[in-house]
Order: sequence, then C-alpha cells, then structure tokens
Amino acid sequence: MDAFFVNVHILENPDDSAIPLAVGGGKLGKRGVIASASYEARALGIRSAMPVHKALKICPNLKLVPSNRPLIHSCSLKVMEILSIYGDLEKMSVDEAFVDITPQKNPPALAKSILRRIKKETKLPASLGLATSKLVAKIASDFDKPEGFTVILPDTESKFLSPLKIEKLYGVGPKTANLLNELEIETCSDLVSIDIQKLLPVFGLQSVNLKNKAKGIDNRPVDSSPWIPKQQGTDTTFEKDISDADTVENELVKLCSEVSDCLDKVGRSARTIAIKLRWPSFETITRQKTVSGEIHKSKDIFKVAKNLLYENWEPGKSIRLMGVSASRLGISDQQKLPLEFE
DNA sequence: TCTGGGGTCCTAGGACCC
DNA sequence: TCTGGGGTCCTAGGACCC
Repeated sequence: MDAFFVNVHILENPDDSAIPLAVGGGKLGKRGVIASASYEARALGIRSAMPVHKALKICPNLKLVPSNRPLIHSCSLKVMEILSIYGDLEKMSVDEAFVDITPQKNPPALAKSILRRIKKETKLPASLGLATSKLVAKIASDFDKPEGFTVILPDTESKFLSPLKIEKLYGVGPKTANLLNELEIETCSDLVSIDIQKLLPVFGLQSVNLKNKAKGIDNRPVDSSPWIPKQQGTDTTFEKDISDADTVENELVKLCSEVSDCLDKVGRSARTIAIKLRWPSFETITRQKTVSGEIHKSKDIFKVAKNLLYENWEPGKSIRLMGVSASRLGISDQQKLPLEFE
C-alpha cells in the first residue's frame, strides 16, 4: 500500500489530502518518529523513521496526525482478504503481502485487475510488482510508487536490477551497503561482475547469496502457512527519562502484563524472559534469563524481569526505554491437548 | 532539546557433556 | 608435561525489515 497510514487518515479527513502530512509522534511528541509521510511531505525530504523534531525543522508547516489504529487494521484486513482470493498469500506486514499467482492464466492482466479492485473496494492507493520471485516482485512494486504497476518478465530480472542501487536489495541495509561501497560496488551490476574472491574476506558465506540477489536469483516460495510467533515483547520509550525505583518497577509491571496478555492471546508460554534497557546516551543493553519451566503469567514474568532489572540497574540511574520480551515459546498448558497414547 | 515499536535472523563466545 | 572434536544450550549484540 502507498503511504498507508497517511492515506487511511485521509479516508476520514479528505481535507488533508495533497498537503505535507505525516502520521507519527504519538504520545512522545517530539521524541517520536514519523511512521508514514504523504508524497507531498516526501517531496520535501520527510521520511518514515525520521525523528519528529527533525521533520518539523525541515518542514515547519508539516501537519502531524496520530495513527488511527482500528481503521488501519480494518483496511489492512480488507486488502488481505481481496488478495487471498487470487492465490496463496504471505502477509509481510500490515500493508504488504506476496501473492502467488503462478497457476493463473495471463498473470499481467490478472495483476492489473487485482490492483484496480483494491482501489475500488478500499479507496486506497496501492502499488504492485509482478515477477518470477519475491525478491524481484518486491523491488518492482516499489519501482513506480505511488500507484505503480511494474511487470518484470521472465529472464529480464537481471537486466531490470542492473542499474539499481544495491540498497534496493532485500537484506542490504546501510551497513552492508557501506561495506559494498568500499569495494566500489554501487549498483547491482557492479555486484554481479565483481570477483567473488573480493567479497569473501568481508562477507564470508553470505557472498554467494549477495551475488545471487543482485542477479535476481531467489528461490524462496510464497509461504502462506499461519504465522507462529517466536518471540513476543513490548517496549516503551518514556516521555521523560525515569529513574526512581517505584516508577521503574511500576512500568516494569505494566510491560510484563502486556507481554503476558500477548502470550495468552496466542496461547503460548515462554522459557526465556528478556529485558531491554536504553540509557539516555542511547546505549542499549538486553539481558535474558532462561527458566526451567514454561511461564506466561504476568506475576511469573515480573519475577524474572525484576531480577534482571536489579542486576543491571540501580535506582537513580536514568532510563530512556525499557522493554520486556518472552521467547522460546511453547504451547501453553491450557491449550495443550491430551496426548492420545497417555 | 536527535534517534518508535513490532519483529526475524545471524554470529560469536562460554558452559557443559561425552 | 600444555590443552581434540563433536554436540547442545544459553547469552548478548547487531543488522535488517516494515
């Protein structure tokens, strides 16, 4: 979906269309970041994940609105429902998914009609990429935003990717891009033609993978199996740093109960509890503890989390962010079915 | 008064076992 | 009289994605 949060807002507030607009900030105000920016705002340099204070410095007349979670969720559901009609669906996030339309006749025509249908039924703009792999389809969908429609025919993948910056490749972020740039690799075609021997010392086993991506080789199937969480957690950046024991413990209780609720919702329990602490310097540590049994109750999670907290923090020391998460998840007791051979 | 929150995957090292 | 090699489990940090 194109500028999804922004366009969901505009559904209810049509007067806000065609202006520099961003969703973000929330309770944190200037401590928050931009979640989604309108194309008018993007034209001025506003990007998602940009700190709000910075966005306002660049564009003082930027209109900031909070996200409308329930509406975002229901719009997302509607889009996913439409997509799932056409083939196996792999949901990537609230506003992005892969659909496998391999078995269908005339994929380009079908893809075009899917895009039209989304627009007609949700009134929301979307972009679509059609290709022989997820890697290329994803890049194609971003190629001509907003309301883009890009078809990459079989055997033209490499040609399509050649001139593109390596950052476009899924899994190549700022750090990897920098390392590649140091080897004078800027585009996918640079990456395809470089001697693998030059990559190996820097990227090791990932080298082959990296080269394959640049060629457009990606054999991952569309995975429509239901999502099973491996970890459930939550964290909060405080409006103001906190430092006294009562406040910190209270916040920890809240986090633990949220995690407990999440676990109960998915019917899981955890063997490992982790806490995350971010100091005002932005230095962030995580500390985890694996317990012998499986736990999911707020009280039990808190017991572990509290120990971890006091092993790593003394009252008076300021905390910017605190988080709790549960991992090594198993099916929780209540949900366990009796074993037939018992 | 820089820098959210939800995740996944990978690496590296240590403890421990045989 | 220097310390192998296979494995599992666990911890911490980091890169990356949306």
